[in-house]
Amino acid sequence: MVTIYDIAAKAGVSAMTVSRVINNTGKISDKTRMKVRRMMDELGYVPNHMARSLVLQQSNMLFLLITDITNPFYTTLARGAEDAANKYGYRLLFGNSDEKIDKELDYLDTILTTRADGVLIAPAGDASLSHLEALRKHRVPFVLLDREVPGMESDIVLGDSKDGARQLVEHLTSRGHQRIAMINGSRQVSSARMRLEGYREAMKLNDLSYQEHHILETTFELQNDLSIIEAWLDQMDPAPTAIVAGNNVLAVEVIRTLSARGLRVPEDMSVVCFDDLGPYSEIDPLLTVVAQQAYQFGYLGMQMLVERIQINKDFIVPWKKIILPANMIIRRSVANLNDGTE
Amino acid sequence: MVTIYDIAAKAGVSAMTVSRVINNTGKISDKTRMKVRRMMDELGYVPNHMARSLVLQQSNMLFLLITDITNPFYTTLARGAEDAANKYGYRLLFGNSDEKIDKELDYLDTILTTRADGVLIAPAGDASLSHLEALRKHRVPFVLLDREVPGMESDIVLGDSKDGARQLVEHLTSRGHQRIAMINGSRQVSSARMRLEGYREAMKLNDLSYQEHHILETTFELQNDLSIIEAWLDQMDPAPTAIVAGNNVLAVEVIRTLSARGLRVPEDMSVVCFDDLGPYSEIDPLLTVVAQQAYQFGYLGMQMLVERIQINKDFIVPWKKIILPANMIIRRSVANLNDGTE
DNA sequence: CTGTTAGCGCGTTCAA
DNA sequence: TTGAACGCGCTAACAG
Repeated sequence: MVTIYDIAAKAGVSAMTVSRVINNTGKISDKTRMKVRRMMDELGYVPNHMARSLVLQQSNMLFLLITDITNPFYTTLARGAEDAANKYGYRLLFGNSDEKIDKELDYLDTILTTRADGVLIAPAGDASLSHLEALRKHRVPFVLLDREVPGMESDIVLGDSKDGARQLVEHLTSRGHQRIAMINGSRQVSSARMRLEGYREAMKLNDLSYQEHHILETTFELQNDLSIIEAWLDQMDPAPTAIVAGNNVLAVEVIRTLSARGLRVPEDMSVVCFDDLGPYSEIDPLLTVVAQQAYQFGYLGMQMLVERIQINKDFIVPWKKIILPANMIIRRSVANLNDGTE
Repeated sequence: MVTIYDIAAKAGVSAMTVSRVINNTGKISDKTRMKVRRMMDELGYVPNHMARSLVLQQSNMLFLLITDITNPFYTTLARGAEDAANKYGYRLLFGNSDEKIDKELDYLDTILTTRADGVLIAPAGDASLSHLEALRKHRVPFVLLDREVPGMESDIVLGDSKDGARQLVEHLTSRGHQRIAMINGSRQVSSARMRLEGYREAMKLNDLSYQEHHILETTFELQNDLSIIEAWLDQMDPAPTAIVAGNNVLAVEVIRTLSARGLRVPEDMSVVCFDDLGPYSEIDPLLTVVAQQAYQFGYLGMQMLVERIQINKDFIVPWKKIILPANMIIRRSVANLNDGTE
């Protein structure tokens, strides 16, 4: 491995001079600067980030931890975070917790041991609290994305889940639906809780009865086993005319289950959900959704993170909370029951 | 920051003993081990990965560099790579080059300076050669994914692009199509070249004329500006009856352009492409595609990488090349011109 | 079973 | 404008 000492030797200067050339610090004569630069090129020198971070006590690297790298919501969010990070001159690394608290812990370990300067994190669930406490304890600035964690205050970017649920339910009722079921993520995840609450309130507001057996609590991640959904559908009698899905993955699973039974959307069942399906939803668009501003989640979150990092540590600044509105995109997955169209 | 010296002091042992406890090396009495462990917990010790890597000269971290984090092909690939990396006890970090050689260079810098133990990389294009040469020069093992780079031999996982193109063209001809156009990625990207060649050969094999103006070379990444596609469509007279897209992103762009003109798929134009659209393609599936085994790309690539890393450096092992077959999934985006169904 | 010494590659501090 | 000494946190090698 080529070190600054190798360069120093070849250039006939001290290692310190080389260091100064690399970092553009101090005063260096143009002549020695040139000489050092040439030697660096010749030897193919690459700075050792570890040695550097070790003495500087900072890594200049930020970390983004998402829960599902195959979900377009998170990948779009990642692009936003990336753009913002680059804009501020930080490197960004990604991790994928797969909605699993254990994998999240592994990444947390990576984050802590590599001394990332800051973290943007979509927590796997309420159990992430201990992870966040570890970050706080070690003074690693972080910004929460998409999900709150009870017991932990911090900067955060949230979607307006309640209002989103309201929009979905009202769209359904406006088209004549009354028996509206909901499939949702785990109640260990704040966004799932808020969406359920929004659904509940909207049902009440529309004088529709909230029925326990119309609710299925499962998880936001893709499952291979659809039997839980099947059992849930079976026990609803009479069957609902519409289903609200807590996110895009669940909507896809529901539709797959339905179509395995020969049921079609929207003819036999209407389905709506949170989050769009990515760029690919634009062709032959089926699903009516409440789309969140995924890119903004990442971009604004990263901005908050960088601000937080650059604040003087001793200076107390209150936590910021950004709530991004969700926008309904009406497509063809909802039947109009009002005019006999089915 | 808590160091092993702090723990050593509190526990009344030497730093070396603490180090041994942390790494489970050497023989330690249960009593001191317990004592050290307790102190570590009490003080909230977190190992400093940088200091560790600095002396060990290895980071135990692997890197996956993809070109489009919003493309389901790459995110599924990422899941495969991640699973394999974890299986072998490595941490995996992700980067997204966005098909841009400059961003790739930035990540390469990160990889080099952080001393990643190995890299899985989907190169942005032929210009990535210098980046790969840098990796080779610094003895960072790498495995290429999805794309070859002329002038650089290495382990690699490829899709059978030529055969994929053949399958698509033959599917179209079997349904009576003769004027088949192709929109493709940059010829700076090997997979685009291979797909074009496969298309060309398949056209010839089916006695169809290869027409220069039926080919549009653009890029695999999502563009906001669709005017290039519009201009291309305009200058084809007579219009083709089918379009082969070099990847999923291009297919989506073509379909968006078509539908902006009121043209429908497959009634007015048939469209097929490489790569599936992710889990979300399973609902209301439109596009007929040649699906690549994305997960396997990542999983097998990672296996090769780990093997390469663990090989004794002095021992010469020939490069391995895995070619994964592509499988056609027939859906509804191709009109059957044979029986007047149009 | 445990401790001492030395050094990984770099930047800060002070001196020249 | 340049250099020498020191230390960041950790572990390999050796000594006991």
